[in-house]
Amino acid sequence: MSTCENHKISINEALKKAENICNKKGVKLTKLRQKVLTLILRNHGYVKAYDLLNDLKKSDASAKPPTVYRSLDFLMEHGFIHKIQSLNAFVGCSHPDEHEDCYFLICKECKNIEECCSNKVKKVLTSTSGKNNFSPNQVTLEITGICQDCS
Amino acid sequence: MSTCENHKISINEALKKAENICNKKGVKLTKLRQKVLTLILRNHGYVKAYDLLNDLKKSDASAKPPTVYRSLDFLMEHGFIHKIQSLNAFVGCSHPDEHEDCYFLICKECKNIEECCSNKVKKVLTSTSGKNNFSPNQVTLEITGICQDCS
DNA sequence: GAAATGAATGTTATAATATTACATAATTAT
DNA sequence: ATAATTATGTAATATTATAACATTCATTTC
Repeated sequence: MSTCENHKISINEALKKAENICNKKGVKLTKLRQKVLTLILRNHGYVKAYDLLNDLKKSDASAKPPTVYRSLDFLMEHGFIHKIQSLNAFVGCSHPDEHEDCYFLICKECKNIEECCSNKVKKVLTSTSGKNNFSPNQVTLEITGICQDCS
Repeated sequence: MSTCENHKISINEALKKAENICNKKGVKLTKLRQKVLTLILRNHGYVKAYDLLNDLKKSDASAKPPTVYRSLDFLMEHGFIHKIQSLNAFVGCSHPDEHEDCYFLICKECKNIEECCSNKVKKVLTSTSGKNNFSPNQVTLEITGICQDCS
């Protein structure tokens, strides 16, 4: 795991990156969306939607579920965060817009989630699903286990 | 997709198989669990827990969420069904107890789900997560797209 | 710069998914 | 038979997510 100091830097970097990508795409990273993204990035592990909602309420008492879910949808749509389906939770993306079909190593000990991508994995998935004459569209690959630090 | 006739046969086969596995393990495939398993297998695609609950209620008005979820837990624990995390839904297993770490091809057109397993996929996943010094424990791999019949 | 448009957010309500906790019944072991 | 265990019944509630409609805000057009 990265230290908090490193982590802080990467939050700023991630925000800038997101800002740039939004500008290019002609969409807006509003204050609210920035805030939600920051709250997610600030966490080392994953974040649940309603925890996020509670965080938001601290600064804006009127926050409600759609407040959160709309921002989450936006952030996912543009690749700034990912949903972890097996946890109903969300993680910041470590490299938005650089690739698709990444996968996640989820440590059940420390709850940390590492986002990975590997050409090999992608190739194998494409070729095996191709053998089934299946046109893949979206891949959910989540591996739960014990990370290096916890073993 | 298999025809309904074929499908019926495989329901019986699947039930027998489950029965045998339970006997070997010394656990019980009770009437309720059989019924839930049958309801899942009867479906060509995936099944949602509350649809299942509604089906159960037709023959047993007192069925409640725990009725369903407990059976689902049992059936999952012993590999007779799988949960599709990206859909919050359940599918019957086409070959219980023969392997782990299978994956799913989910057609968003016809809603059919094909369960697959491939040594290649498994190897790649093990080796890539191994490179990260990660000890994998459970793999969720769900590929959404368009199946042969629908393309 | 006022009006029109579209995008984003506010607000209320509710749907969909899942679990906890405790009671009762059924089965198995002693 | 009794105790222990496993399975099911039941009520309540927690968790996750969306729909529908109102309002505000930003941008464009005139």
